[in-house]
Amino acid sequence: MRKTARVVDADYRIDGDKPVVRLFCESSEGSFVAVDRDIRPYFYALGDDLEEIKKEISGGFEEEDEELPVIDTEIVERTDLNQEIEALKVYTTVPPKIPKLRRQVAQLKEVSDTREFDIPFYKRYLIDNEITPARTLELELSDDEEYDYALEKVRGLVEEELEHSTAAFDLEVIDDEIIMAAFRTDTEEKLFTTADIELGFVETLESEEQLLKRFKEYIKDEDFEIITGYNTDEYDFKRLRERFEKYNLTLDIGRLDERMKFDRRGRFSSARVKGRMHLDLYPFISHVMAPGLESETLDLDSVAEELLGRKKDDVSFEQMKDWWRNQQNLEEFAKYALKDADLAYELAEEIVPQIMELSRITGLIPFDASRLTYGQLTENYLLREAFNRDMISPNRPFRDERQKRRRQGAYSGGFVYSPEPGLYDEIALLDFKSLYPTVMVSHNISPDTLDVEGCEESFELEEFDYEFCQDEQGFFPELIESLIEERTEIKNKLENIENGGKKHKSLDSRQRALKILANSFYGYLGYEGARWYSREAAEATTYLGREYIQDAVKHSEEEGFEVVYGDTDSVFLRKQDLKNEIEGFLENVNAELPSFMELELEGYFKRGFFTSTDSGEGAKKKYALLGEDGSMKITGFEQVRRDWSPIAKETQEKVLRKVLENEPEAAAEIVKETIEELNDGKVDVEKLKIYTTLTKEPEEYGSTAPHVEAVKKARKRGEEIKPETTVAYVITRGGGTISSRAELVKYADSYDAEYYIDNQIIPVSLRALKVFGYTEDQLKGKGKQSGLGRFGG
DNA sequence: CTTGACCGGGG
DNA sequence: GTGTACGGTCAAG
Repeated sequence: MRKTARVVDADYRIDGDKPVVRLFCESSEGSFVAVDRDIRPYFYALGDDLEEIKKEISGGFEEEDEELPVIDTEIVERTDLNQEIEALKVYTTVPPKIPKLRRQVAQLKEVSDTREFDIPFYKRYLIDNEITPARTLELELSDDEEYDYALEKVRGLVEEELEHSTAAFDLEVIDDEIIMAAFRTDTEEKLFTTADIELGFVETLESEEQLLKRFKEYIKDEDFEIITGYNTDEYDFKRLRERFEKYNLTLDIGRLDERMKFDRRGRFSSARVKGRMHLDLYPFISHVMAPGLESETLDLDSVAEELLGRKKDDVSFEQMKDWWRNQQNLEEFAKYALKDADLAYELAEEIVPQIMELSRITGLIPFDASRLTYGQLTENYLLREAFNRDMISPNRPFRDERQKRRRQGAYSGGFVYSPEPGLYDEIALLDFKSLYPTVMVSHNISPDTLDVEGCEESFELEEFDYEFCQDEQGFFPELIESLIEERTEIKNKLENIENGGKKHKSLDSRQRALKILANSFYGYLGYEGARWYSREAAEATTYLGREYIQDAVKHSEEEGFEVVYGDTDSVFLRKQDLKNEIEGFLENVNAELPSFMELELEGYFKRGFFTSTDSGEGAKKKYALLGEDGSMKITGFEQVRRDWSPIAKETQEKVLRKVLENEPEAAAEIVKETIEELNDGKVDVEKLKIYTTLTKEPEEYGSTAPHVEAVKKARKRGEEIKPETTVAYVITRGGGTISSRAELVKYADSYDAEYYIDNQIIPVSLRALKVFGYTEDQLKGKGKQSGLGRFGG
C-alpha cells in the first residue's frame, strides 16, 4: 500500500542479530511506525591491495569473546577530497560491532585507513536511503508482524506547509517537589497543580503523584506531535524523571510506551521522547540564534522580550518560595507559571518552523536539528551531500589531532579599523552581504581544491605557500552557491507575498535556515573538531575578507568619504550630502567586485559614539549608535551583562544616551547624581545586587569569591542553598576584603557606597566619558575637568 | 600575554 | 550507542 507521510523521528533496535530501523511517521490519518529490517551496517577500509584485505578479514574477528563477523565486502569507487580512489566496504551484522570491528581491521598492515565508522546508525540509514525528515514523502508499505508497517520504498514529494500540534510546558518546583505543570497548546491553556486555586485553566490534583499521572495522561491523550519548552532537557525533564522514579511510575510519554531516556551529547543530555518531537528551544537559541541576538543573557524573559517584544515581569524565586510555603498569592503564582509556558509556546511559533526547515535541508531529525551546534549542523549536511556525490568522508579527528590543530594557534581574523574616539553625526553603515561565504565561492576556496596535483589554473596568494585550484568547482563553494541562490530566489518570492500569512512564514523560515547554513561553512573550516577541517582554507578566507574590506575603505577615502569605523565586513562612512553620495559609490564598488559579492547599505544613523581604550586610543568593537528613529544600539559595553549591578548598567545606558544626544555635561551630571545618591545611602539594595551562580559546594571552591563567601555566611544562618543556585549578593560596609563583606541581598543591612562607586559606577561611566576629558576625580566631584568639548558639536 | 577556572539555562 | 561534542570571559600566573 501507499501512504503520504512525514518522518519526524527515527531510531533502531536490535532484533536477534539484525538491526531494525524504526521511522516514526505522521500522516493526515494519524501517526504510525514503519520499520526497515533489510539493512546492513558498514564502514570503509582503504589500502593499496583491497583484494588482500578482503581475504584477510573475510573470516571475521573476535574481541573479548564477542564475535565480530564480516558478512560481506564490496570494492567501490569513491572520491576522497581531490583523489579518485577505490575503497573496501566492510559489512557486519549489527551497528554496535562497527567500532570494534573497525579497530581490528585498522590494525592490519595492509590497511592504510578506515572511514565512516562513527556515524550513528539512524543517521547513516536516513542518508543512504535518501530519506529527509520533515518532508512529505510517498511511502510504499507492507505489513509487519511487530510494528504498523514495513517500509518497502520511498519517494519524495513536493513541499507542503507543515502544521504540527504543539504543546509547550513549564514546571514549577519548590523544595524538590513538582507543584505545578503549566501547558499552552494550540487550543488551550492548562495548569495542573496540587494547590487549591480557583482559576478557569487550573485543574487541582490531590497529590504530586496524581499530578505526574495526569501530566503523562494529558500528553498521551492529546497526542501532541511537538513537545516544547525552555531548557526542558537540562531542567524540566530531569525533575520529571526524579519524581516519576520516586513514585515508581514510568515516564513513558512517547508513542510506543517506552520509557523516556536521556541521550548524552557532550556536556549536555537530551530528553528523547520516542515518536514525538521534543524540541527544547534553549539549545537552539544558544547554539544557533545567540550570535544574532542583542540580548547577552539567554533567559526566557530576555529572549522573549527581544524576539516577541514581550515585557519582562520576572518573579524572584525567593518570592515564589514564600508564596508557596505560606500558601499565599497562589493565583498570581499560577498565572506566572502559565506565562512561562505561554512565552515558550510563542517562541516556538517563531523558532520551530526554522528548526523544521533546517531539518529538511540537513536531513537531521528535528530532535537533532534543534540541539546541534553550528559545526555539527554543517557536518551532518556535508556527510549527506558527500554521500550524494559518491565522496568518502574524512574522519573525525581524535584527541591528539584536535590538540595538534589547536596548538597551531590562531590565524588572523577580520580587519578592524581603529576609530578616532568621539561623536559623529550622520553616518552610513555599509556591509558586505555574506562576506566569507561569497569570498569562498568567488575564489573557489574549499578543502578539496587545496593544492590539487596537476591543476591547470590555480589561485595563489603571495602570503601563503598553498593555492586553490580553479579547474572545477569545489565541494564547499558548490554547496554555498546553491544555498545562497535558493535563498535569493525565496527572498524574491517573499517580496510578492503578503507578510503575516502562512506561506510567508514558511518561506521566511526557509530563507533563514538557508542563511544559517550558508554562513556556517567558514567557521566550520577552522573548527578543530571538523572532518573537513582546513586551516589553509579558513586562513585564506579571512585574508581575502581583509583585502576586500580594506579595498572598500581605500575606495571610500578616494571618493571623499570620511571612514569612521569598520569591522570585518562593515564600514561606517560620513560625507556631505551623504544619502545622495552613497548610491553612486555603492554602484562603483560593486562593479569592481566579483559577481557573487556585494557591498550593500545597511542603514543610516543620526549619531555614533566611539569610545577610547585606557591608553586613549580608539577602542575596537565598542560603540553606541543612535538610529534615525531614536533607537539606541549599544555594542560591546557592560550595560547588558548580568555580573554588573543594575545601578551600573542603568547608569551606563543613561550616560550613553546623553552622550549620543551630544550632551556630555549632562551625562557627567548623571554620574555625579548617582554617586551622591550612593553616598547618601539612598539607593535601594535591589539596584546593587550582583548575580552569580553557585556551581558547587562552597567548600569545593579553590579561590575566594564574593558570592561563595556570601553563601557560606547565609548557610551559617541556617539558609539552605544548594549548588546550581543563582544568588544575588551585595557588598556591605565594614572592614576586610570585598569577599568578606559580600552578603546575600536579604541579609544586607548596609551597602558599601565606595565599592559601588569605584568598582561599578566609575568604570562603566568612564568607558563613555573619558573621551570627553573626564577623569575619575572629576566624576566624583573632586577636581576640575579638562579638555571639555573637544568633540562637542 | 598566556593559562586555567568558571559559567550558561531552569526553580 | 557506528558514544564521550562549547565558547567566551576573567582573574591569576
